[in-house]
Amino acid sequence: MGDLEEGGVVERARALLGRTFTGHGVTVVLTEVEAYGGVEDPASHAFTRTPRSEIMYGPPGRLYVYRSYGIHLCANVVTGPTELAAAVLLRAGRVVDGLGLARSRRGDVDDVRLARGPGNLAQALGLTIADLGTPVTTGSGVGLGERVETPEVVAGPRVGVTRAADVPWRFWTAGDPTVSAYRRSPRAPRATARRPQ
DNA sequence: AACATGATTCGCT
DNA sequence: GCGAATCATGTTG
Repeated sequence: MGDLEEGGVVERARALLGRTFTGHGVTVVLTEVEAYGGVEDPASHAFTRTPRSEIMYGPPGRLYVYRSYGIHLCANVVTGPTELAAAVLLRAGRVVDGLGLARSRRGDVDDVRLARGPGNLAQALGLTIADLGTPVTTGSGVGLGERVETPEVVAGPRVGVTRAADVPWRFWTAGDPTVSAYRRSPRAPRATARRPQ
């Protein structure tokens, strides 16, 4: 993948780690995100323009919520610029407020798993498709908060993507137990050979 | 109108 | 760690 405009998305993604995100009474500190480079990134939903991803072509700072595998919801923050349609997928967080509410939404799981994985995070935050398009800046009950930590950031390939499978645009807080496990897409081409000879 | 495919998750070996 | 479930969305006919 190139190293041009998408630098904005990558920086935005890294800067989200350690910030809080609140959804309907539950607040997490973000511990894992992924950058998606829009029309220039084959792994991005915005690579091919469809009704589902239309929101990504709009102004930055709004929420892109989509249904995954027909069941789960995943949440992104649109970063723009509008011609690029880039976004950051929120993959995991550590619940720091509304713990009881998060537990009731997620059922009987260990606390570190309350918001581990994008589907679980969306569920813990009580997100629905109705949150699609919500600006993450306004205090509407859903959105970003302050940066409360400055974590050590680790980068690696994105989870579950088949195209651009080796682009290291997944970012997470080093050593944090709330980060989801890495899983490469079975359909992705084999990783480039590690060992010379 | 039918088919293929996941930016996943949970349960079992 | 691995594999199947499950259905909305996108793609093809």
